[in-house]
Amino acid sequence: MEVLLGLLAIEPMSGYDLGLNIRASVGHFWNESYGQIYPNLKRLAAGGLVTSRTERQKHKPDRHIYSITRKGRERLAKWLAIPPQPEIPRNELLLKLFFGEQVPAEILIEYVEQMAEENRAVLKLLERAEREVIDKNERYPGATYWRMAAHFGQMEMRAHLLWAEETLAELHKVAGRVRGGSTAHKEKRHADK
Amino acid sequence: MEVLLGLLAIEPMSGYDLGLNIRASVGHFWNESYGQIYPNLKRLAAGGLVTSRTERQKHKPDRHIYSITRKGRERLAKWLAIPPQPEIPRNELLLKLFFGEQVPAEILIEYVEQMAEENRAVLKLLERAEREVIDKNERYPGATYWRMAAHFGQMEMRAHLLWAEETLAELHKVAGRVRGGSTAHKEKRHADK
DNA sequence: GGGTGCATGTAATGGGTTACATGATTCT
DNA sequence: AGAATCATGTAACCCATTACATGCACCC
Repeated sequence: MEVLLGLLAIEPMSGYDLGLNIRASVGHFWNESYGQIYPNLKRLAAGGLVTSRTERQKHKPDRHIYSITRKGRERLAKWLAIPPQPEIPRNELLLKLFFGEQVPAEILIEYVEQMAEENRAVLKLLERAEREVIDKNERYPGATYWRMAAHFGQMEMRAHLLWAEETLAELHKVAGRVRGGSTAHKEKRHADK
Repeated sequence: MEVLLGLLAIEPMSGYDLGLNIRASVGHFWNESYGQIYPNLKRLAAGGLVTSRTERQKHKPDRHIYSITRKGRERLAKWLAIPPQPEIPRNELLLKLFFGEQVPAEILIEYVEQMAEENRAVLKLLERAEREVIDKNERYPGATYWRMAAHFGQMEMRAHLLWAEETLAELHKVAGRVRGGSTAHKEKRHADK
């Protein structure tokens, strides 16, 4: 809801563009689907927080360009002044790892490697995003804040990658132990292979 | 849903206990409210994945102790074998920071400091949790995995704290610039102290 | 001819939190 | 006296994703 106001405060655009922009700019820490964007824009318009004008296009559907109003900016400022409440994240990988003893270590290794790969990709994106902001947009005052947000993601990704390395080493030890016989407290007599 | 199975696979307990255990063990990366736990336990029981026995208590409401069944363990294993899909986190702090130019830097500083404080507290909890697992529970095979999950949180918290330091320094610069007049991108004539 | 991109929207469905209701006990 | 803890559960509500529907244009 407020993402829409925030982005429209930077420049007017259509619902479709908002979707693209969300994915490209704040996508690493905030998502909003079209099933939410369009109804919310209607609600915002009904409340007088945004206005819309229709732009006709040849051979393409009309675009509805939304602009933020003074009232909308006030609402945005009010929302920004509310201290953010800490999120309660949900990390399925960690949950599965937590129950890891129920499952062969090999598949956990796969999960962690998969995660590391994704993290490396995101890290690259964030680094590229930062460079682009610096190159093209340093004059825009918001750029400072965009960099801060991007940096957050970068540091998190690097921390995850470190963790992944450490964890993979441990998981390989566990996997080796099972394969090599001599199990924990009791015998379990390997049946693998 | 599956957290319940996972925890019941470790030991039988009541819905109430499940709530406490979730908060204490996986709470840093997974939450489940009672409004969800109780109905889900019913569903699990209806599906034959858990069984319940009632334990009467004097002067206290009855406790319904749930145990996982063989079928439940199979379901759990099946779920664990599904690769976790990367979560799309929502970070309100970052979103507000992203729109930071709309708002005096002082309040952003407050937000980041607040976050850092919470992170330090969580970090301490996680470190204590790890020590306790090592001390008391090292013989339990699940302990290895619990440590891995706790470590993840620790490394993330440390990364956040580093970021907070860096970001606070930058925010103080911005705040100083505004207070000291001379707005734009050019000279910045320190006003701090 | 079939997929992808532009561009809008609605409806079904699911997931989850919050608030409510009950009732005894123990702590402050 | 009042709050908190134990212990269960239901109902209202909110939020969000997914799937569906439309329709033209462009590319392979």
